[in-house]
Amino acid sequence: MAVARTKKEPPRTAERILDIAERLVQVRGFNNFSYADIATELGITKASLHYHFPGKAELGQALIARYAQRFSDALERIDRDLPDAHAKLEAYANLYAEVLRGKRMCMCGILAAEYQTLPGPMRSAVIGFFDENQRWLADLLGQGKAERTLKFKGAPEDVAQGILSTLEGAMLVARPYGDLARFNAAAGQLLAGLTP
Amino acid sequence: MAVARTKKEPPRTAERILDIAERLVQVRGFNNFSYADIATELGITKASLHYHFPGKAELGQALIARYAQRFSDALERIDRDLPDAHAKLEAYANLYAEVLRGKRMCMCGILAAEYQTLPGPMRSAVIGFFDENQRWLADLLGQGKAERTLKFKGAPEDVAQGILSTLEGAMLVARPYGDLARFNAAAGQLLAGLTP
DNA sequence: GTCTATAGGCAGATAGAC
DNA sequence: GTCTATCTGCCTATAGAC
Repeated sequence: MAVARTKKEPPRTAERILDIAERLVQVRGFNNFSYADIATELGITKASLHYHFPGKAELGQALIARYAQRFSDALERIDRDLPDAHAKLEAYANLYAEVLRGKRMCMCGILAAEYQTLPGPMRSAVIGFFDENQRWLADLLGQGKAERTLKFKGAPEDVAQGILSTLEGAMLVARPYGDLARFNAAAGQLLAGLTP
Repeated sequence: MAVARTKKEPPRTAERILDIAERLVQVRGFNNFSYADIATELGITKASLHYHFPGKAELGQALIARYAQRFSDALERIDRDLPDAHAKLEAYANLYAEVLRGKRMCMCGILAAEYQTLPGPMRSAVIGFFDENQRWLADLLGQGKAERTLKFKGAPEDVAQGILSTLEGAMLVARPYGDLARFNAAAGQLLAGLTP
């Protein structure tokens, strides 16, 4: 059995590396930050980073895995806490707005732009993120149709894909303007089109 | 007056550099290709490239300028050749689909993802591209409402922004899947929502 | 776990010959 | 216009001491 270590300070270095790298990816892109950037900010040397993550590819995989897990948790909370599909969809759009408020792009959105330069495992993880979001949205649309809080034409899978695309695109375009209102206009329009 | 040089082969090197760099940007992003990549493909040395474009920043500006000009020309042709706003909007969406068919991202879309790492003049040019597109779309929406070939709620500027965001996002998400149908689903849904 | 030191490569860029 | 040669700097990554 595992040893309890409630009294020991857990070595959070790996987490702190991920925190810094996460922000750097979401602001600059995966190829546009270096181990040196992380090391400087964290106050350790580049060499030490390789102890925690052997190479940048492994760091990248860990970044997406953690990001996807957190996103997944957020979707679970939305499902648990909110009453109807319309409210859930609003909360979903708000997840994106919060990321943009931090002047960041969705991690997988920015990685999608760099897709052709990513190592294979990172590519799969990006696709996996989109797939899970689309699946969740498709289920949500089905629920919304049944309870009449959402209306749409066509297959839920296609509409789900349209929602994901629109929100990613709204972030992408709004961020250069540094204008959250620009995102909200696109998101609001999307919501309006799905409201009965 | 300018000397006619119909008999001379014009030195198209600068154009060929732009052609190669344009593809590299749209596939990999501005920070993920090098002068060496262009030089190898063109069969000249890196040093020669600096004769035509002193630095990568200048090359980048020239790339956006040419891209924006071509896009502008395409919009003019659409305005000239097509009868109504609905047909024009379809043609506009098709411009994006054609880019994606070439396995490329919209140049300014991919530059938007890298925005924080771009030199100032390139940033302004990206914004300018989005602004012009949005202006054109807003005019189109006004026309469509007047002639009853398009329907929408809210300000044309906001809807225009939503259209631009959706198409950029659809490209961004569809490209990793290498699936044009994925783009068409999102674009079709967008068009359907604007059709009376 | 973190350090120093360093390897080996590629980036953008320049000088000057032709 | 294009070349050779070279510079400087940054990148990821590794070896080995502490």
